Amino acid sequence: MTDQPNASRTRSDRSTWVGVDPSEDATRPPPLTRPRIVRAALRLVDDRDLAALTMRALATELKVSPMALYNHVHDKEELLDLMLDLVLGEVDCSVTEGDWLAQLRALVCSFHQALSAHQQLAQVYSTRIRLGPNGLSIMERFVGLLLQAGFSRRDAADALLVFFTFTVGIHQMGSIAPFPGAAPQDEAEYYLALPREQIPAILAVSPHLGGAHQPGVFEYGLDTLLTGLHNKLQTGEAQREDRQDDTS
Amino acid sequence: MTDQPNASRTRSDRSTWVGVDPSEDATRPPPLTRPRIVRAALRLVDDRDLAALTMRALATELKVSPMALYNHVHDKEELLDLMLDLVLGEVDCSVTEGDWLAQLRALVCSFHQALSAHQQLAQVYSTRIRLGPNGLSIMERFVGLLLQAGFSRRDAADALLVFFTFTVGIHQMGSIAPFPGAAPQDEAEYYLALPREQIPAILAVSPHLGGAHQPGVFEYGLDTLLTGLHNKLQTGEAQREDRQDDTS
DNA sequence: ACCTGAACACCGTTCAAGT
DNA sequence: ACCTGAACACCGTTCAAGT
Repeated sequence: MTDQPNASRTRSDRSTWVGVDPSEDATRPPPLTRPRIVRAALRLVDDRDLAALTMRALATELKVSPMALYNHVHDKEELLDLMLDLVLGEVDCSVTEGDWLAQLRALVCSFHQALSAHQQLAQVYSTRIRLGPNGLSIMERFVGLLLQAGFSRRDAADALLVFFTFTVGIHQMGSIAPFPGAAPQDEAEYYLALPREQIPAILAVSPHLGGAHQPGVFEYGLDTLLTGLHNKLQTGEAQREDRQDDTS
Repeated sequence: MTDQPNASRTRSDRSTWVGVDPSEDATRPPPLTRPRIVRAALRLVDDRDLAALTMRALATELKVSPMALYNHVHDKEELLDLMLDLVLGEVDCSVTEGDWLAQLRALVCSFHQALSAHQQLAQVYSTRIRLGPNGLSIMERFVGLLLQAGFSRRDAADALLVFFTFTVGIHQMGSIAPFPGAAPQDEAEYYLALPREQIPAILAVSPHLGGAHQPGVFEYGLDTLLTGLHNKLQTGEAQREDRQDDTS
């Protein structure tokens, strides 16, 4: 279910040709193309780790010399950009049911789900952002909804960054438990430098601190943000227009 | 102003001793200690880059062999943990003026400012989180405020993750402009794969898209989240208690 | 106990050479 | 045009040796 729409195309291509040209059984290497490289990289990250994505490892996965990749991809950076945009292609930007709040929620949820299907990839955003065509489409949809709802251009821009930042952040924090309860014992002296009496609130809450991937966390934050936006619009606070940053 | 409280201690120590022991002029190496390593590492990241923080580079900065560091620090990971906790020591957890909303805002703002003083470091959170004593104190304060305000334990835990995720995310996105307007020209074909007619909203908003570090962005998001929390509490939606995740 | 030099197993990427 | 092998300039970290 997490596969790309055409992830199985090369596979079916091969099966179509099976038996037609018996001179090369299953050892014929499929041609090395940009999409094939990107899909293999994505599979590698999903199956293993973001750290496991190495130009060398990717090359051996594709049964090719490491340098062959550089004929189709300029950089490892560009490869990561392509991977991200491929994933963002799964986001549905065309929900038009309900009011602007419902549509906004649907859009952000779809973005969230696309990232959920490829957990590790969200970490790429932490270093830099490069928006490809699919990323731009999502952004256009988001901003368009806010402008149409009546937010000022300034507020729409800020809200975009806030929602984007939050959603991506949820995935980056995901593999992490902020509470050291499950921490390895030998580091206990470090994490439990504070005596238990000093962290009563944390201890009271600890059974609910399962990390940002826990089922309801994203929805809770999204709901809080949407409620806040709705409130701002109704109280007329959504009209800031120019940024006052030339006073510094 | 971004210095640690005792960042200049070693310096003043040396100036105190100048002339007292003339046998070793300015070439006497100060003893290699854990705090000295952590401060040097932080300085290196602030002055240059997170990528510039290399055990080897740090060692030469301290005029020492790379392996000498491993006598005081187990790992590069542990070094990063120590750096983060040092920075979090600057967060003020003792503001008690105003209602819970004002106190919560003050706490998160202080956290935000501590991270702002060391921009690059926030990226460390993207891979994993290890909370040291200072991190735990902030967390305790945050959760305590919410519980006292009347939120359920479940909601307090989720809100913690949401605010944490958002604030850290703002810094990770910081150096990045999601709008490709300032992108290098030779990659234009990639970023402008969509014709201008298809992204009217983005273009309308583009002068306000300066990246997440822009002055008002964090405040806008924080305000939106706080408004949302306030609303939830008033409408009695802050009472979810158990997590329904065993139905999956 | 603390520091060092040499070495290991990795990286991304360049370059000259092959076809 | 596309692929390859060898090589370069790096990493974090281990290990045996020094003091």
